[in-house]
Amino acid sequence: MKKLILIDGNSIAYRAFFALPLLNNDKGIHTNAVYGFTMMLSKILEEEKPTHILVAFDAGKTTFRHETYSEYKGTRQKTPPELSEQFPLIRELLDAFGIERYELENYEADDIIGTMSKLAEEEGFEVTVISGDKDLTQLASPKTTVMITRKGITDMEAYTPKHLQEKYGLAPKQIIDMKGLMGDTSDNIPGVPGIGEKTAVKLLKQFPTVEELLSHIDEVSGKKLQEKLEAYKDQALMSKQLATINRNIPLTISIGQAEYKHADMEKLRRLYQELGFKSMLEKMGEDDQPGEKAALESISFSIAEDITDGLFADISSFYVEILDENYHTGEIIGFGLKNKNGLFFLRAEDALHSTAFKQWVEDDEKIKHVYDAKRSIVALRRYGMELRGIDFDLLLVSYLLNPSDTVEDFASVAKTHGYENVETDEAVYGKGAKRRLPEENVYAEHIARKAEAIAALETPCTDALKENEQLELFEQLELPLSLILADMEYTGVKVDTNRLKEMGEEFKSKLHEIEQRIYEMAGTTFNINSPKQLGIILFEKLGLPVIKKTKTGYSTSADVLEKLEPAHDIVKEILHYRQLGKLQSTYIEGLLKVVHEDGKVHTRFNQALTQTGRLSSTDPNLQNIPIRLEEGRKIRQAFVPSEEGWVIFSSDYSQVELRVLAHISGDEKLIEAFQEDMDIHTKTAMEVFHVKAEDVTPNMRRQAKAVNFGIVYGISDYGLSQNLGITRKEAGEFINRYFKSYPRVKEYMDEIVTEAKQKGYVSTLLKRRRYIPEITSRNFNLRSFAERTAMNTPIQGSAADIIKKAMIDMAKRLKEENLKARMLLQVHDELIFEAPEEEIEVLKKIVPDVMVHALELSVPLKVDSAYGPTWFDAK
DNA sequence: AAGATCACGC
DNA sequence: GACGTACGTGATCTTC
Repeated sequence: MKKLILIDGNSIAYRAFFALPLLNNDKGIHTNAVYGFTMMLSKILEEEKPTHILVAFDAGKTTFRHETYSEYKGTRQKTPPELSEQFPLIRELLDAFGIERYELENYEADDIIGTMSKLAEEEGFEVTVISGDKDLTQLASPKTTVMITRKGITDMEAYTPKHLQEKYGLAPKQIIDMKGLMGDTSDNIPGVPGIGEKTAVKLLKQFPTVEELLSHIDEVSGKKLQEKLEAYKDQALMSKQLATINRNIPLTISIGQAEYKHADMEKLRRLYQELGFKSMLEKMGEDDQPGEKAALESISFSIAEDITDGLFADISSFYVEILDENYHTGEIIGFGLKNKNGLFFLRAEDALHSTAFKQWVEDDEKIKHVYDAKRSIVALRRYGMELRGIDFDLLLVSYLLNPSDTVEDFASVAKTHGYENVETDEAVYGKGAKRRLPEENVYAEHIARKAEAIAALETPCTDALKENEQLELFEQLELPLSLILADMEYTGVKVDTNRLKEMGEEFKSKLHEIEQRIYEMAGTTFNINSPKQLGIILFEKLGLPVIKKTKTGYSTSADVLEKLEPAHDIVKEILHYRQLGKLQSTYIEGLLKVVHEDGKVHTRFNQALTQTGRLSSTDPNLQNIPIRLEEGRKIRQAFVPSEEGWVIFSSDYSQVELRVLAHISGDEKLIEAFQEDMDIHTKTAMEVFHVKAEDVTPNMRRQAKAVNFGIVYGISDYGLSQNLGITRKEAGEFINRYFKSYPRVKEYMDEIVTEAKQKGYVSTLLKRRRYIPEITSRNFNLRSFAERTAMNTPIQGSAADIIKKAMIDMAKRLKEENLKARMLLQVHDELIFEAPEEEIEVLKKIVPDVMVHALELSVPLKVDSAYGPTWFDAK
């Protein structure tokens, strides 16, 4: 399919200029219009993948339209010099991109685009027109889509004939009739005075064109309107003529000349450098051809027909492919293997039945370099093999080098390290409903490429770790943790499904009762789960005051409903309905759905996702099981030991983040508070409100707690104000008083922001990094967010380091002490075990002991433990 | 299929 | 010249 993109150069340059702040490069040249143009181009090339592209510009000051009407565009302000000076740069940019540009004396860009699109349509092209000027929509047709910028530069609305019909009830051609009637102040087209968009559209629905309308003025309703039309007949016709794009101008360029030749990368790089477009330079590192993917270099690999000892070696890169996201159930597709003997693909059915393979897999002397150790270990264990000897994990290493690099798939991870010779999983297997296994030779090659990539990246990534002083973090923390997490996941947590079902029945009948009461109070039935429908009932039918709006309508969130509680009895019922509905759908039904045949849930801890170093948990998420409200907390009764006579044992850190803060800030008062094991919220209340311990009211403590909470999670004054239901100003004052109370904390906050600006990243106690590029942003909100991130990440991340270290020590200790107890879960500051009852006394000693001594800080760590027959009882 | 809204945990 | 406010997972509804 041939595809032509036609861009209205002047219009886009104007849009970009006014949409963006007046950016400067280091030489003081204004670059905002060029930057906007660049963003628009790279987005459009990527999304539309055109075969042909042309940017049209207006030429000179006067056009044929001025012959008709000398005041055409007469009210236009002169182009600001800050913009004019950027046009040569835009031309340079287009040349570097390999994009044809064109202008023609006496005509406007519109006419070039109109004529070009007509010719292209005749030659069977699909055409996309891009402009900031709605006039261009008159060119829309089944073959031509007109994209008009909505706000900014890259947000565009696509106008098709159908879309125009829906929006105005007009055909594309009638846009010019509309203009003829209503005029256009920006182009100084007069139209008919007193007729605006609404009247114009109404009239054109009755008579399709201006001409038709003018010959039937007597049939128009309204005497005044008739008079106006009569009086400005000629002006209407002339206006229409002015608004009409000339689609037959004498072009001196052919469509063939507009073929997209792809960018001259060197030229583009130099230009970006000159203009100071850092983000664009970064992006260029990622893909060589904007909008076009280069084909992969060919590789040579073989499918191992016989799995013999001869395939294996002492050091290999090894990739285990499982198509399903969930490796607890997904089938292994095959293996990629790269070593001194060559590059191989091993079929799953061959390898998994081979003793040579099993021996190699289980031999911890045979070094393996892998991607996602935990996934590989768990999957192989299900086939009766213990994967040993891993000393490099590309996924984990990439995550440590930069946690924002591992959000996507293998290919993107490889790419961030400069290795591009591997397809994305999506390209090979498809996504969503279309995800399936292609022919063997296709996936065999893909899997082999992954093994090759691991081999290619092992040395440079390890070097980078050393460079960052993170090798120890990887070797002593994340990699060993990965093996422990594999055990925890594989072990799973026993679920009492009968208890869950019982609770489900209870919730079901309660929900039904509440539902009936709500319908009765509302006077109608509706979907209570639909915020839209609920909004209509509450705010329109019952006339409750609107407190907050969302993008799409009324907000019905809990904090809004809580404010409405006194206004109507229905609100209380709705809140309760929401609460129970959540428990029912997420925790009862959701949990039952993911219970395996062994009666257990096997979560997956994502170890390479969060930007702070915390773990996350999916399928099911066992890190957000209810606890706050009694009704929900009962869900925990369904989590039980997997063996008769065992119990659930749980230990959690007390205020670990604030202790970390005391340690890294060195604030005397905070350190003292923890050394004396004071209630930290009460202490904060005493400091902030300048009162004695006995004079701290529950409300003061609550507010102090919210401030502590805010410090730990890096929320803004806005966030705190929402939390406490106070104004932003008041929240800001609280924060200031907090900083006055703990002056070293304030100093730490200032220093860490400065450090982040200097280095571009912040670090945790164990040298985990988080890069924060937005810290230098000129955008206030982005920068503020970045600053809070800089302040918060070392706190939360160090706390994550501590519990991870504790888990490693704990696993070792359990082994040393020959205990049967098993670690099951980690919930950020809490470790959960199952153990024989007779081990409880030992655990009560050693678990807190290990956790408290995971890392030595200048304040003591504190751990609380509990146990019982279910997770609920371990409180 | 993707986005928005809401709610749960830390 | 608007931005959008701790993070993460998941359910449901709605729109494309």
